Amino acid sequence: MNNKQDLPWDNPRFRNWVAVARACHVLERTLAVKLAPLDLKPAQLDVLMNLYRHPGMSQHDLARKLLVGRSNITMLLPQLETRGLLRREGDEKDKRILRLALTEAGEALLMQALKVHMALIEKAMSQSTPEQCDMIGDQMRKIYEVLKEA
Amino acid sequence: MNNKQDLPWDNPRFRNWVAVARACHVLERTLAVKLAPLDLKPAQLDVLMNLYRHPGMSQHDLARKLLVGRSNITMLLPQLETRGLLRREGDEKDKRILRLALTEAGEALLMQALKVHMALIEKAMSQSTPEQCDMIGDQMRKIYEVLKEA
DNA sequence: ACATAATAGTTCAAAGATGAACAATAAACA
DNA sequence: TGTTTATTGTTCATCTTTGAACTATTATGT
Repeated sequence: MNNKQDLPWDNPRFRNWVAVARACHVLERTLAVKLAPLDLKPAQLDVLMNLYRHPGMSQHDLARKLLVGRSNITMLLPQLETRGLLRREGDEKDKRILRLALTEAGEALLMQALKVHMALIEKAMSQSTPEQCDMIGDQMRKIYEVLKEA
Repeated sequence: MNNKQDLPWDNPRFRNWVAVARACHVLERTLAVKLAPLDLKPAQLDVLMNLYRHPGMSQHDLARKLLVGRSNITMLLPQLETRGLLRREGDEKDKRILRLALTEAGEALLMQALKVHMALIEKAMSQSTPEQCDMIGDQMRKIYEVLKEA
């Protein structure tokens, strides 16, 4: 059947992907700790980042961007809306859709959180040359494209 | 304050790390779908993989390997033990410790799950040359080392 | 126009993960 | 030895995430 030689751990692709997953996991955990003083969690930061870059997007679009279910967004937004970090207003043409946008407070908090996030990523990726870093990004974008429609 | 030019999205390290995180996320979700027929979840597969490679490890060691809390392990193991996939037996020298090991059934299911996992990773990383793949793994291991003690 | 699909968002119950507090055991040290 | 400190695993309350119904609204097709 399976002898030692075709076990996944002897496969470079497998071993290397495991390293990717571990790095992701530890960075996410570390980010959660560093964001705690801002009373913000990684998932909430993702929301703020996406709304900053795509103001006016719908909850459905946001869910797709974040790779989570729509119900997750429904549970996530009220926390941020109550804190005055974002606005939800109904689309006038399509009454099903809620358009999302950051408030000024939301944008201000985002900027603080981005400093934290940025510092962490700098620390993590400071060991890579710019060429290596770009290559990693390119490969990861390809992986995303390949798996997105699987 | 923050003009557009020093926003994170203009920083290659930031953009590229976001790609890493997205690739990880989508691969994890895809794996969950593909493992469903085996009635196994990614977290459970991680347990089986670690017990296969390190039989006799304690719950504490397993938690550290998986980057999760000990209580998480406590909640996770009974599901697998009830299904006869692993054994827990107390260490004779140190009565606090429970030593973990796969059963034959656990090993058999692991092999099936590894085929699924392996196929997915192959698909994802088939676009990278072996050199690129190894370089990615090397960088990610460095990131893990840097953040582990942060 | 009318019936049928599809879509956006919500609700709810169930499953997962987390961290603090706890019991049992072992280690350190006076 | 006896007391204090650490460690292992569990319990429990809480928070998050998920997916399946459900409502309201829009699109499609006859």
